[in-house]
Amino acid sequence: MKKERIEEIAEILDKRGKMTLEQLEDVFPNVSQMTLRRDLFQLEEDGRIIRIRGGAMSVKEVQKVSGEEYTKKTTINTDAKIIIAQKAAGLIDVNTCVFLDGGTTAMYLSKEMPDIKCNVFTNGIAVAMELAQKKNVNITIVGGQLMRDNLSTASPAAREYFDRTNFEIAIVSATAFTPEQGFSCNSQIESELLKNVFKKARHVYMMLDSSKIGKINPYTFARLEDINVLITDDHFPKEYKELFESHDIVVM
Amino acid sequence: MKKERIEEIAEILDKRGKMTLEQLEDVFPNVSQMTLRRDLFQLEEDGRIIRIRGGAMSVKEVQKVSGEEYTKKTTINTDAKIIIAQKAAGLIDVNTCVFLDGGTTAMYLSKEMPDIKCNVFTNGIAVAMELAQKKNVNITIVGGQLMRDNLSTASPAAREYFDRTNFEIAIVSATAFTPEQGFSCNSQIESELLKNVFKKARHVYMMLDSSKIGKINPYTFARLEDINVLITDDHFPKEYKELFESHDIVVM
DNA sequence: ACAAACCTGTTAAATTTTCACACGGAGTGA
DNA sequence: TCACTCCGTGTGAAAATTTAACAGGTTTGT
Repeated sequence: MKKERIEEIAEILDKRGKMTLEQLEDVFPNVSQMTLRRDLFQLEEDGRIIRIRGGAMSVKEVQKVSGEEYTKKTTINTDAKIIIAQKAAGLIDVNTCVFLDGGTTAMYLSKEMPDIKCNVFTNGIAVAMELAQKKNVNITIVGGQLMRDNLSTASPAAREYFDRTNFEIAIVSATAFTPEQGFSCNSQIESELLKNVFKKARHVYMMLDSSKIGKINPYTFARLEDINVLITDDHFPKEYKELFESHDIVVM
Repeated sequence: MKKERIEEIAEILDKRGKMTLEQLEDVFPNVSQMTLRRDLFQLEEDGRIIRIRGGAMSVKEVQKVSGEEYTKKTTINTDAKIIIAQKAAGLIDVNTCVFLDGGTTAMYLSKEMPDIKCNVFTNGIAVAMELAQKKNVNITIVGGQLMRDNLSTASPAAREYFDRTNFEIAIVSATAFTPEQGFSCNSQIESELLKNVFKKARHVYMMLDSSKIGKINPYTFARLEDINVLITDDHFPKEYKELFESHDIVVM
């Protein structure tokens, strides 16, 4: 029925933020493109979404203060992130204790995450807010100074905080990777924080979409020997896969 | 010059909300459509606008539309809260160190707050996100477990955190007040947190809209002798004003 | 049962966007 | 000064998307 379909479209859009008509056609294979178009038109009239060339985006997405989320040029990159997020979401079990960083990939992960009873620690307030919608997830925020650009916190005090805390798994993402420099990011305090997280985490899962390969950022926070699992997309180069596996890292 | 033109486009778009390429061509007759297109593309990358079919719209426009919707929910007491928030905002000076709680009144306060160089500590992530829009405010989040209902954090660990921190002023709000029970709230951990804040704060400002008077909540976190200033609305009863002033509290 | 209103799919036309290439000026180093 | 590159710009055709119009089917109300 029309009404339910429209409602579902709105929900998906709120979740993913942005979708192309092609993607929507994949979700609704039994209706024509024109019908979906008309649905989007109506949702736009209701003020719930904004139609953009090729698809639509959720109004809520625009509200996000972060200012980054909705400016993704290519849908390719966000698709990769969603795929990675979905893979990572499947790794979270009931009653596990997880650390999540505050990056955009973690943001997608928190959207895709199942609403199960578990403990999540994070330094990203956008991630925390997203997770707050899940009823069963117990959220703890690592305090500290707020960085305006990525809405995550970091502070020396967090270190002491971690002394009393253990994680089953830490799921983090890097903004750059080379075999020589390892995984790196743009913020020194964030890199320090992540190093402390790794000390207390039983398993470290790294999310890395293939576009990050070969790039270098100022602050290295992990090397190959520090991580246990690499979660990536389908375009991950074979030679890198072999490199990771030769370091006993599971690539998925 | 390119930069100035882009800036001007952004300004016009912020003003008008939405414009077509045709309209933009009228404003900038001496450049080609393609150039304007490229300008819009860059503005989109910067997250300042959203390109829609035929033109572009300002991000602020979207935020405005949905922002009004957000505040529509509670209309009765919001007027009082905004008045209180404006009074409180005027009390924050350059270079002061302030603690803000995570309540809705603090939310309004953070919206009304001037964008001046100062330090704000808070346990509310919604408050932190709102403040993140101010460029000059240095924000620190008190970590801890996230309470889903009011999006604020609290934890025993916060206490140690406060040991190293001093506040010029603490601006907090209560959800209930009686002369006998003092100021009370609904969360035990939050009440503990606030008690610790009061220990380290030089001045305590209490925001209390008049509808809260005579109500009692489970956890008392402050009494009359604990606060220095009371910020309230115009409907505050005279006898209560006298009561507060007899305890050397400034009522404003 | 009939008409009206509504929802949907299909096509072609209209519009917009993207892409690729070329031009000219500003700055740089030999 | 002479190449040389980089950056911003303009042009036109190609690609993609949106719109519009029509027709068939379903539901709804009388």
